[in-house]
Amino acid sequence: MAGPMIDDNKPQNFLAQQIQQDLSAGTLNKLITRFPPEPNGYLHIGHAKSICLNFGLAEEFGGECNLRFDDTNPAKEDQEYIDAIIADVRWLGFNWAGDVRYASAYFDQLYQWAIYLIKQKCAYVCHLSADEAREFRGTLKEPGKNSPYRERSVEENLALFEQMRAGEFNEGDCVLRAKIDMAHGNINMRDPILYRIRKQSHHQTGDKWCIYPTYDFAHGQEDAIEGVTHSICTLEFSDHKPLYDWFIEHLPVPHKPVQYEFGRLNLNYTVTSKRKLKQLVDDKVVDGWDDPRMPTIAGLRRRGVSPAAVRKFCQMIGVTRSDGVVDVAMLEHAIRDDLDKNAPRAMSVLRPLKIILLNYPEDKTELLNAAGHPNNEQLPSRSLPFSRELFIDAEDFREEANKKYKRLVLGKRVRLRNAYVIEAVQAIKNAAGEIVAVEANIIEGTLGKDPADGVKPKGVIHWVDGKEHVQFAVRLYERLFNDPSPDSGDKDFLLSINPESLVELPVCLGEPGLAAAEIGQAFQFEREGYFCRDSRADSLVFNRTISLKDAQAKAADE
RNA sequence: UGGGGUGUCGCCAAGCGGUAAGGCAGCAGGUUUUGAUCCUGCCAUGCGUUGGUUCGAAUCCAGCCACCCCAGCCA
Repeated sequence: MAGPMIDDNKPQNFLAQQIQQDLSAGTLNKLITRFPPEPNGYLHIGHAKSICLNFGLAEEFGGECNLRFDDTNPAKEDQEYIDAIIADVRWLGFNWAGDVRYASAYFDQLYQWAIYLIKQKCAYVCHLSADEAREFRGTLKEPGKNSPYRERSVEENLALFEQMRAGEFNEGDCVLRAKIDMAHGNINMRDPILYRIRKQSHHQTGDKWCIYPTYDFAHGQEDAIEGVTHSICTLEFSDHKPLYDWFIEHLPVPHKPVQYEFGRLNLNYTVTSKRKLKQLVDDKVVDGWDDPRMPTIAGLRRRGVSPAAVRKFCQMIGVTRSDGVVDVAMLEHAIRDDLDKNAPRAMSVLRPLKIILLNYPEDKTELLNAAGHPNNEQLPSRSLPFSRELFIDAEDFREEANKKYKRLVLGKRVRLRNAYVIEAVQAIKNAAGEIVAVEANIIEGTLGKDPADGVKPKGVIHWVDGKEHVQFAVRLYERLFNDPSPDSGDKDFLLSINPESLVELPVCLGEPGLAAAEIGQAFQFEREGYFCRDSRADSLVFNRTISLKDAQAKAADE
């Protein structure tokens, strides 16, 4: 499938405008962007915004987008995350230019550039401890002080840096710093650290290095090496831009990229901080990184959300420099909109209640035809067995009810979807007084027609044949948090977990065709919601992706 | 007088000096063998605030207010 097409000829956002302008001005020949995750966790919906932005811009303007792992800190990274991230980006429907890139592939060049800065008297080896360095850095309002190691000779710095590289120091003994301005208003410019010692093997470079460049010393140079023209990141990196530019100016780089920032995605009722997502997994609040309640790409996928829905959502929310909180209802809308158009319909009874059709022959089974989709004839129609005993949902029957209740009531009529109109006669109860079955009669001649006597049924309910059906478990998922901003402040976000975010219904009955559902395949269980076959369970299990929009319906019917 | 950024409907967001797009949510109707979908209508004399410039300001200027980010050898 092709990637998302942007059909509007007008630029979508301020970055598209900037690029348009650069193209028209002739200062830009070919747009190159990049998506640069650190492989230290799973991608989530916030990353999807960045992915759609970077790859989308490249598509829109005939450019290219690289996938680059910003793997400068081996202590936090793992191959597991690299594999997952690659799969997620691919799943979202994007193709990167050439091979996957790694910052670690540029370690030699970065090292040479560090030496270059030392020779330019622009960098020095500093032996201040981390605590001392913090003190010397000053505060937000007070300037810092120069390090006592700041004025070392080029030769001494060169020798010391070589010793760092050769592993002759311990972690924390010293770092390489840029010599900029300890009184700068921007703290990032107060002699930032370029290299630190990490005696760790790296998932890509093994034990070749024991010094690793910091984000600041690496990122802009990575962009320069790859010919990235527009380096797009989130707002919190705005303060790093002067430093980004400082390196580009002071180093003999082959190309000068420009950094632009946009506001990261915040979603209400959702947490996206890596630390908190990890805690949910580690504390087993959820069933792994791909739990359908997680806002991770893997979670959305397992939940049954399509890549197109995620892209649609990202297009809906726009890209600006303001930081707001997007209503999760927008994501839900994008998900429903996509599923409504594409998911084949099926009937499934979640809480089975037996119906006995008194006036229907014991040994008869007829096959009724049902459309695959109400307004998409491309989807194949279904054949539904119908016989004397059926199941409906327990919530679709009441002995008595008010006028708003549009389902089966004693003495009243209801339409069985794709089948006959029936009229309830009597409720059969057990010793405890619980309804165990309902006796009813079908109204003859109501297949595809209204009752001849003019008494129309008030509503339509779904059903499943008593003999020919498949049985499976269903997991009903809802929002993981009850609090609209579980991520804010210093409250314990675990306290706002929705205890009903997962409800398992072990015995559900579905129409026969559901037995052939493929892993991950989506359906609309009519009147219930969108479901997809779970990708992990061995047995037949359906996850609810999202309920149907339910105006003033079921809850308000008392 | 640390530095940087943002303020347009409940939420997201167009707007780029010519008189407030659109989407989500909500409300009111219509169609419907899914209380779904679909369709129609309603929903900012107002653009953080106060002044100024202008024939004309959400758009330009100045002051003020609010909120966000920055003091990792994380990214």
